[in-house]
Amino acid sequence: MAATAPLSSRALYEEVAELLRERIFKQELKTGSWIDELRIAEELGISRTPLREALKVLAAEGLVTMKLRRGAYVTEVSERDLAEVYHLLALLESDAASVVAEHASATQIAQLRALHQSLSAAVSDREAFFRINEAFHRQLLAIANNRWRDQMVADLRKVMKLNRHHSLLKTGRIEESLAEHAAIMQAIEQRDPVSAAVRMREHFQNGLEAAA
Amino acid sequence: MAATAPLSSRALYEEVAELLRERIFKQELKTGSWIDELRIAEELGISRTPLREALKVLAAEGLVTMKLRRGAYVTEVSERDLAEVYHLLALLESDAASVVAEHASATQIAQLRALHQSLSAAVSDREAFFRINEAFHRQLLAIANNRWRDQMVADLRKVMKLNRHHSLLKTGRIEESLAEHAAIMQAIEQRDPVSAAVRMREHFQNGLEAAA
DNA sequence: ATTCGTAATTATTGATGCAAAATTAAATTT
DNA sequence: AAATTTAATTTTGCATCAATAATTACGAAT
Repeated sequence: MAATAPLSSRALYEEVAELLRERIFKQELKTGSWIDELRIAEELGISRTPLREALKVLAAEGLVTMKLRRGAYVTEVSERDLAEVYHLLALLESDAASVVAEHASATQIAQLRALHQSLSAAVSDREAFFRINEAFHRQLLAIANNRWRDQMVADLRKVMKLNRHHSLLKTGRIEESLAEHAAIMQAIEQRDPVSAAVRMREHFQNGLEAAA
Repeated sequence: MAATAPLSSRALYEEVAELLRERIFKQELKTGSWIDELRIAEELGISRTPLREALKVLAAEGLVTMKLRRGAYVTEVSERDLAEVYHLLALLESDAASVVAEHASATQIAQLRALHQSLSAAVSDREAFFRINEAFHRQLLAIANNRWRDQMVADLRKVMKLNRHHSLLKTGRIEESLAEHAAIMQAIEQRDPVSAAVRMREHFQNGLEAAA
């Protein structure tokens, strides 16, 4: 036996949607290119029906664009699109930071502090730093506890990943990034929603890498 | 001839999705209820294939929830969900107001002012006031010019409409609402992004009707 | 030689059919 | 009589099939 076969855990169209996302993010399906239903269905050993359903889901997420009677194309994201999406991500996460500063329990803040300390300890390991950084942002959103925002952030992140420069962290910004995180943590621990939002926004503004 | 028949302008699954949205908003498909594929397909005189594709799109929008091997259900939105969605709408529109105050051209601001004056003239006509109010918010978003935000706002508004109390305007708040709009307009004309965002946020906070 | 028109090929879109799974109802046993 | 198990019905989910529309290539005419 090769890989795990969770054939019945999710519907096939969801499995296919997830697989297509991966392929799009890995640029195996190139930006702007046409998606050959027949070819992919054959390759996956499935029929075109669940594939078509998956494509509609991806279209609703903005990853692919359906053209009438022309099929599905991997959405092209311009630099302008990236800037727009990044702006919204900054807005949503800033608001999340604000909400957390105002409403989080002491336990939840302790969780965030623990993550922040792990982050501090990982300055020398770029890989680990990136991973813990992501966990911190995830945890912040989880505490802010707004499932609609979570969905939107998830979708926007997917769009960001369409671009080959999808790292939200510029190289050589580890130290600066950590300092910004410290400022955010401080604002949260001081229960200062406005400051938390401002610090998070600054963090995003600094984190945006140079244009392509 | 009766109505226009744009049968080939959009794909069938999109037509069906739009029709299902209408039925959900009109409570013809009740919140939490199961959606009978066979019945609806027969009723519309179509096959299940485009209907199922439409249901997946609606699921991605959050209007319906797909349960594995159990079919589609109209999403139940709790009071908490409504509050969360409303919070995000306020956030996104506040940011849009801020962007408009900072970047709009004189011509665009003149357009907004014209709409605002129409609004002032419609205080006695509740129906017209509601319509122009919507146009104002639409125009503001259009000027802010961020297609991803537009998409998100559109989706969130759909979710708001799932609730029977979906009017964003409390009865008897016409005058207050107008005054708030005036404050927003003033901030925009003064090119004050921070004030524009704050005024818009206040406008939303006041506009939220009493809980069910 | 270039352009316009027509025909053929190719791929999407919508319909139908079949199998697996879940729920409901009925029957048997304790 | 109640509970558990089994059978039957209902419905999802996937595959195959047919038809429509679009693109491309080829041919003829100007």
